[in-house]
Parts: sequence; structure tokens; C-alpha cells
Amino acid sequence: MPRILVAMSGGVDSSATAALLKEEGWEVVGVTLQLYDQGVTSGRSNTCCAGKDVRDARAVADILGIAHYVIDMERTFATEVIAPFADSYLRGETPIPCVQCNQTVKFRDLIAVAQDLGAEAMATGHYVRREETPQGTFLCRGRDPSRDQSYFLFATTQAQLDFLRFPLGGFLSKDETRAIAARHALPVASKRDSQDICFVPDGDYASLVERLRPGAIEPGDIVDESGQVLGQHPGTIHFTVGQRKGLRLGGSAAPLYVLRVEAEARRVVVGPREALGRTEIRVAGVNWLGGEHSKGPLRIEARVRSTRPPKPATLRLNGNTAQVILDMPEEGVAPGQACVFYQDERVLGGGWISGTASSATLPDSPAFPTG
RNA sequence: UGGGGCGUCGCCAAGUGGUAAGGCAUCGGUUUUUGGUACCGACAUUCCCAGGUUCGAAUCCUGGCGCCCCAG
Repeated sequence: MPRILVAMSGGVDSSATAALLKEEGWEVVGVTLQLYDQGVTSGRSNTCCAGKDVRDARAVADILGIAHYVIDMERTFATEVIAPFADSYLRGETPIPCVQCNQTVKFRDLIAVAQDLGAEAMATGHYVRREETPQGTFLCRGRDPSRDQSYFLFATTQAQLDFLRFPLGGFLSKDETRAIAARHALPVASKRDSQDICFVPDGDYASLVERLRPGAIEPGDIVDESGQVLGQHPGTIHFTVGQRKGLRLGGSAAPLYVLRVEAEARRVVVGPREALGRTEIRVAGVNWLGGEHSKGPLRIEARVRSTRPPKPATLRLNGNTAQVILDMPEEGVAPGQACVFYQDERVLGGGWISGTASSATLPDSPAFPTG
């Protein structure tokens, strides 16, 4: 019986994944990662890997009759996910810790564990598809557009992809997943979906940053595009590009949005919604999954946030950096977020947004004046 | 202390005798395995204060307080 390791978070998705693979005849080994402080988060059940979730995963494994291990990766998670998350915010960026989590503890360390255990593959509950073609293994969007999680997996390497399995990616809706869990009488069948950042119990990520980097958060000015001071803010980490709420600036006829965050100057620049559109995106740390590619520009669809469909764009790839020019402006394009490249269903790769420009300020140049 | 203007929700603001629009902000919810957006809902028994006129006032009158502007 071939052996497969399943990353079990304690949620419905990974539980159903384990059940499904068991049905298919695999020898399933479930592993749950203990990633952060259990004491603080144990009361919270609807996050990725909190204390209760470890117990849920164990309960599911017991019902399925599979082996289950809990691996303590708190230290790695702290240094490779949480710390970079805090530092990213302090740089004025808007980080996506889920991607780092996938790339470190899950797809690097857990895969190593799987291989040590002699497993043929490792599976997760992500809603993405893997397609084996004569040209190689492709990463593709999940069948259900509303649940597709390919945005978070853009940094998956070809080698990781070859080893990984995503049994839920072909499902048309989450109902199928829940049905599997229900069929096996798993206690997590109707468990609520996870949301928010798993290691931030109450959504108050700013307090976490403050705790990790004492004294690094300083108040500053909220200014408009001309530099006029409109108000004060308690720290730039509280803001991200495109944000409307929390500015506490009343009196304007129309709402104001964060245009950019200038961490060094401790300034938050705001303006009307019309000023938010960006058509040019500079991308760094590109992971390319598209195989051979010509030097010239490539027509793609680019996604700058997980919850919106990819949008038509032109990609200029240059080593591990890239320039993306969107056909139509996108709002809320924030440095630190990911820009993922698609062609139809396939993920060609992606990278980190390092800068943006609106077409008005920049016609067609490789330079980016704004940070 | 001569003249003029103003004072309505945290901010902007409509309303000039008939029983307090709207926007922004804020709060709550929905959506979402990041942030954010969007959407839905809530939000002044009361109009600087005190009297008065009136069936009835934020709207009229008197007084007070506060603020702004112009004053050879």
C-alpha cells in the first residue's frame, strides 16, 4: 500500500482530504504542525492550527484509523513566518504570512518529513489542481472559482509540485468536501471555515507587531497627495494600500483611501478612490512555473488579491523580477502582497509586489517612481 | 464692548413656524484560509444656554455665552 502524508490542520478540508485518500487505498499518515503559542490561542477553534485544532485533527485520525503525529515547529514558524510578517509591516508593506507558511514549514519541512517517512507524496486540503501533462506537472486553479487557493501557492517550486497532491482541487463546491467529512462522521464536518491570520487570535495584528518589535511603532501624519497634513495616525502598520476604514478623517464629501504607506517618513498618504487605480506593478522574487518562455512580453491574467478573478495583463519577465502591466487599473495593490500570473487555469508563477505606478504617472517605462 | 457674520450628531452640512436631509467618520453584520475593498444595518426626541411669543419653534423675540471678520 503506497504511503502518503496528509497535512492535517484540524479543519474540514484537510480532514476530508485524509478521508478521501484513505478511501482511495493509500496508507495515510496524518501530521499536524504545532506552529505557535498554544496557551494564547487554544480557545480559538476557527483558525488554521490552534490548540483545539490539534485535538480535532487527532480525533479525525482516530476515526479514520490512520496514524497521526504532531510536530512542534513553533521555533521555525516564529523565525520564518511571524518575524518576517512583523518586519514586513514595519517596512510599510502588507504581508501574506500564509505564503511563507506554505513555503517553509509546510512545503519545505513537512515534505522533508514525508520523504523521511518513505511517503510517495504529500497531500494538503488546498483548493488547487495539479495537472500532469507531457510538458510536466502544472499548477492550476481550483475548479470552484470561489474557493480557489492558487493565489497562496504561487511560490510552490516545480519539485514541490511534483511531490504534492491536492485531492480537493477538482471539487465544484465546498459542499462536496463537507459531504465527505459527514459520510465519515468526522466531528469537523460542519466546522466553520478558517479565516483571518491564524496566529493572530483576535485580528489585532498590530499588538503582535508591537510585542515583537517594541518601540518600533510610532505615530505620524496622514497627508493628502499634495502633502497637506489631514490628521494623525498611531503607526503606519495599521494601514494598507486601499484601506478606507480606520483613518478617522471626517468632513470630506467622499471617502478617503490609503494611497501609499511611507514607513520611513511615518506618513500615510490618502486620496479619493479615483487615485487608487494602478496599472503597472513591479514584482520581485518571482517563482516561475511556466516552463520555457520567450524573452518577449507575455499575455497573461494577473491576480493581485486572493478574492478577485485574475485580470488581463502583459508580463515582462526578467530573471526573478518582472513587470506587469494591467489592461485595466486595479485598486488596493499593496507592496508585500502577491501578484500571481495565470494563463487560463494554469498558474505560470508569481512574485511579490514591490512597487506600483498608475499609467498616468508612468507611460511605459521600466522604472517605478513610487515605492 | 464701533460695525458685520456665525453657533444643527465626532467632522462637513440641509432645513427660516409645522414637528431634525445627506455625506464623511464611527459601530455592528455579511463576504474572505493574508491585508484591504464592497455590500447591508445602526447612528441627534433634538438643534450653544436661559427665558418669551405661538395650537406648534432649530426656525420669531429678549438676554447671556462662545467663535470669526472688519475697524481710518
